[in-house]
Amino acid sequence: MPELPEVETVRRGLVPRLVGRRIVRLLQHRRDLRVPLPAQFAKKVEGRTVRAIDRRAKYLLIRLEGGQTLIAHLGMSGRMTLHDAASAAQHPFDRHDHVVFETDEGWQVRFNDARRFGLMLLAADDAIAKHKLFKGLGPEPLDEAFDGAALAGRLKGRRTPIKAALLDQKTLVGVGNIYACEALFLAGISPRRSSHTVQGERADRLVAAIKKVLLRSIEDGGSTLRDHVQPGGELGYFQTRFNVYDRAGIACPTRGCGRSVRRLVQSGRSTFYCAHCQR
DNA sequence: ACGCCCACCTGGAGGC
DNA sequence: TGCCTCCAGGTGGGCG
Repeated sequence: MPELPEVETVRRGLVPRLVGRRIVRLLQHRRDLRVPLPAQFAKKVEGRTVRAIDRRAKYLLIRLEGGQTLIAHLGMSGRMTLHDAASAAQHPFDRHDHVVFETDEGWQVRFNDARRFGLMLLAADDAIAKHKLFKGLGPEPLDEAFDGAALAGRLKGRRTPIKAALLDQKTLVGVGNIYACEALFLAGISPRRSSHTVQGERADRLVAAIKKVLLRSIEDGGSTLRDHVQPGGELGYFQTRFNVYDRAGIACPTRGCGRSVRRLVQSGRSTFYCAHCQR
């Protein structure tokens, strides 16, 4: 589920229910996530008020009063669901609702993660920048400063296929398997192209495509937040129309192309692309 | 240093 | 129905 747009949508969905609210109770149904929950986790969080919720890469940063930040990552299968008191009463806990926050307004935020590749931990605010998880992360793709030249500089000298470089969070953050495929399609660049050849105008096109697919998906996520409170209160889940992702064998959407989308495996992940439109 | 492979874990889909 | 295999939107450790 979660690449940058989904994490950003979760963030925006949590803000109105958490920021300025006090967490009165924290339940831990399972502690063995990818990284085990911190010792004394509940004790350290209960009674704290949430100051703000930020995002860095695919991490949520829940800023607590008192100088601590709760770092959350959704992994592959992590979700957040929101329930008011009535909804919570109607929806018994799922077996993968590992962590539950309850606020002073009576709302619940449930962190559900079937595969347990996600994590939650605490760090002092001033330790975040130096934190192991954040060391070496590349630039945020939606920052103004991230342009074709910035990407080209990070690809210089690299022999790995461009698709693999986009998935590498040291190149840039937030792009995962879906948006890597979609951005390369929009830019007309083959996923197999050697990274160091993505320079100049080609890098400009790729950055424009990355920003476009991410922004469009954030917009789609925003409309799910406004339009329907989904049964079960799930945040950040929305189906965008993909051009190529998971569409192997289906016609390439480019007008007049007529070829079908192909699937190949690169560093263990599925890539979807049009061999005719992407060079 | 770099690039690739695998493991981590559970569940859903499809084949037989 | 059941059992098997494959696949899944992320990350980091270990290898050559």
